[in-house]
Amino acid sequence: MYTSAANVAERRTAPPTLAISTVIFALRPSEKSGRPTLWIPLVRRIREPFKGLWALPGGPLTHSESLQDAASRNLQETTGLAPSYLEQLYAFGGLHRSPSQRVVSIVYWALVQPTEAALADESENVRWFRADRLGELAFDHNAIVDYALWRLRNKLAYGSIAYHFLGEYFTLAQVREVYEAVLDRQLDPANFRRQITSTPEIEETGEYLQGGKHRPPRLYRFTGRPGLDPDNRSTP
Amino acid sequence: MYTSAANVAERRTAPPTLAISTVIFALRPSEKSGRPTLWIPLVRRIREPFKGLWALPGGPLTHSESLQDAASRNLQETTGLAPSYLEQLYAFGGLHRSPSQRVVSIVYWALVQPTEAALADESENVRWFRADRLGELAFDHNAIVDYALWRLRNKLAYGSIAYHFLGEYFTLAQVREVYEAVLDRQLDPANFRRQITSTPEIEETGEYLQGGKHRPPRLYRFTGRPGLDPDNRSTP
DNA sequence: TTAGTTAAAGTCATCTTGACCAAAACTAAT
DNA sequence: ATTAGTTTTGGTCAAGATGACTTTAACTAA
Repeated sequence: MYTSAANVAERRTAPPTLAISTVIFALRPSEKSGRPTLWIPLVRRIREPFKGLWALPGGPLTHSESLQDAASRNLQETTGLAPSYLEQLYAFGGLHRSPSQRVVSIVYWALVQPTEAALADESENVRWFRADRLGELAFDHNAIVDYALWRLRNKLAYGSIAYHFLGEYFTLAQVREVYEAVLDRQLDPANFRRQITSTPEIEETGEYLQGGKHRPPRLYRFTGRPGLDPDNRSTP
Repeated sequence: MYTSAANVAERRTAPPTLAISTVIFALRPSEKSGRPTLWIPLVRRIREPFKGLWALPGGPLTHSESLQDAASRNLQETTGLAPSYLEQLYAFGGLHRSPSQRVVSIVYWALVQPTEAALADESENVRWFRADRLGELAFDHNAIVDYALWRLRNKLAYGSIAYHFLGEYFTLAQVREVYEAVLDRQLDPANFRRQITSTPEIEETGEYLQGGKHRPPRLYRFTGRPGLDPDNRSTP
């Protein structure tokens, strides 16, 4: 990695740069099986360092926006979408994350519902990747994604977050598919149903999903906002 | 709150300031009951804003230290102690946390073992307070402490963190006292023992604590480092 | 009408949890 | 020395949660 003498001097004197990045998760059907899998949008670096490599969407923090707003803006700019869930992940501040200057990144992670908009916004420098097939990313972004994945799986297993991948109405099989995609293992349909229906945040509607090939499943609704952040002020 | 025109202009142009603060927890015997209670060291503001009020120890981030090192330094400078546990809490970046300038605080929380050193370092501008009797703090520090307390209780209930309040050898009653102090409720000694002894990280020694007034309790040892942070790289 | 598939409900053994009981081991008071 | 008091330690029991599994209901496609 090339580093000029000017850069070294700059590094000593300038204050650490503050940046916001966002790990964005969406489920979309795999090409092969049709089952949902985890995808992440990345942007291509168009300048040094790491020019040409893929990186997490991000940018500087402007003065008029909160940390969360900045993350939301990242999301909007790269995917055209609004987050259905957004939470702070971690502040990464290692000394050598960026070769030329000291930069502290406050990283958020988000869930979005995949729509046409997301696909439409793909371009030469913005592309969606399967979360388990990212390749080598710029900076320490591989480690960041790993940590975000760990948090996502944790929150899914313990919290009630799966519904933010889905629309307002959903079947229990769809919820199970979310769990299976994120946790990457099969779950017993009967036991899963028992667990989900026993949580008070899940409300059964009188509606059924018609048009399927088999017995029409009942539609459910999620009631209850999440977010235990100091920002998102609400429940544990 | 007084704000000069110069400050407003400054606020628009200058980059957000980055600061590190630390919420430090220790247990020490209550004056009355003698049972352990949660205490937090605070420093008095010696300049505006919030001059005279108590605040979390903190300061700017220097170029040669990682975020965690900066938090460690806070801890050392205010208490003279080294942390037995240290973890990132949250990055607070609300627009109006500080009246004069935009400041983003990356806050850590720590556990220390109370020794003579900690008391010795008390002074006019550094004092320990009971966590449940803090009064009004500077900035948004009351909210930060509340969140830190929430995390501490969570980690205690689910993770294996209690031992960092204690020395290398301890009795199960001592561990229970830690839980009772932090969670602020009584626990059944027999059931508590069953839970703790069933975790593989707890090792029973052949030693017993002598000199007590009653049946001498067996001494135990904690084996296994914690920390699931990207920083502390280790186990969940 | 039947075969195939998913939805939904239920059974059963195992494990965990909270409430409670009792013996063991020590000190302090009588 | 004996007894009372306290804590440690081991145990039981019922209620609830969990995982493996079976059965019936409801629909489509052949």
